[in-house]
Amino acid sequence: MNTRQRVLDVASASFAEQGVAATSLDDLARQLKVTKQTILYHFGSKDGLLRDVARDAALELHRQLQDGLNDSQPGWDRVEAPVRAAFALAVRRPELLGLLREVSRLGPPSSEVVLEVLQPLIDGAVAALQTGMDAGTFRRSDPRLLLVSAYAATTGVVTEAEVLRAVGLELDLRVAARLRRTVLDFLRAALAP
Amino acid sequence: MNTRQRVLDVASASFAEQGVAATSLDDLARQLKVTKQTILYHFGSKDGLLRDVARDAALELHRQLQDGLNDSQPGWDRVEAPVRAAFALAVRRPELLGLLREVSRLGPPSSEVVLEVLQPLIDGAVAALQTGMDAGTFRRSDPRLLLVSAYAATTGVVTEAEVLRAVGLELDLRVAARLRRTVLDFLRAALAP
DNA sequence: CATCTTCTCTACCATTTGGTAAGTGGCTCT
DNA sequence: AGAGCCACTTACCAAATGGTAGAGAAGATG
Repeated sequence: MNTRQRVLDVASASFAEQGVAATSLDDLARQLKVTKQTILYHFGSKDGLLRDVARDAALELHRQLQDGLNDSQPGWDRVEAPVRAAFALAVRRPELLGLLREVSRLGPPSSEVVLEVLQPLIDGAVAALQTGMDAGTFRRSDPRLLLVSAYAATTGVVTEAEVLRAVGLELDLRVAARLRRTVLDFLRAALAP
Repeated sequence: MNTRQRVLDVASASFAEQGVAATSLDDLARQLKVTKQTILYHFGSKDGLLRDVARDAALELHRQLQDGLNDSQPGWDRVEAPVRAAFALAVRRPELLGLLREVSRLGPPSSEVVLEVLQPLIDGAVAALQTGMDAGTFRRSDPRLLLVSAYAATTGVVTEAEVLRAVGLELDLRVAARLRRTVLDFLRAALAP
């Protein structure tokens, strides 16, 4: 496979699990069985690598959400679809949402590229919620707060493995499905007119 | 003030904001205007410092939650009180929940000491939810999933400053109060019989 | 007064870190 | 066949990292 893509994959996993600062280029190089300079050749610097990893992750989330939305009916399904998409992504690439959280914590400049990719989707979601509320399809509230809460609940439950362990659960397919239902119940209850 | 306590305070803030790996003992020493060896004298090693910081944070959260519970009435108030307590703590010490999240991501051994402190509270919460469901006070569902979702939503909204920014908000007292209401609305809707 | 403990310091050190410099082998294009 | 680019290498390096060794000052205790 493409060396560049292999680096992105391994770095993405390691950045998400160990954190960016705790991941050294030497570590990555060792895992990939290339030299550190190969990584630097492709990405220029560690920050450059992080930027590309972040963009990749944002693009994948964007694609997943967009696909979900494209297959959805207007109304409640437009809320359910992105949540289902996010959970599906969390199952397929467990590290991805954790990575986006890490990037968001680090703030600019790496978080900028994520926002660039996702901002239109965010704005669209806020607008859609507002429209639904104006039309009486959804109960009236602040769509921005609702969106943030939904995001926090969704990424939280699939990211916090240690917290799940504390209540005696482990994140497998079944638990993920039940968590998704819980989150969707939250949302349905909060949006029901 | 006590040097030991000053180290704990600064380390707690830095571990939460920069992450543990991105915080060097030299950084902390510089901020505190002591030498790195003074820190090592009090905590033995960086891991030792992290353990004590984690325990401190867990104890403070425990105290806050317990105080909230002590002042609460049976029934719905037992759900609302800890959420209010968590939000109050997030306002008073903004870094604390972020720190616990960081510790939870790092996993054992530092996460062990947090669990040791909070596990009884977690078990108590699950039991209380179960009792309420059995008594018909709450709608029936899996109390563990509910607890995890509530935790994820609560810590998420107060931790993800960057996400708030993406929808054009900033975490101040007013926004925190409205987020708290949103989260409580989620919970009320999910628990109403 | 002498001694012990507590706390902080100066002086080092081995390792790891991100990054630079300078090739090397292979492929394509002319 | 030779020129040039691409992907990757070996050889370094300065700075930062967590940690050790040991000493000095201050107060408590006999």
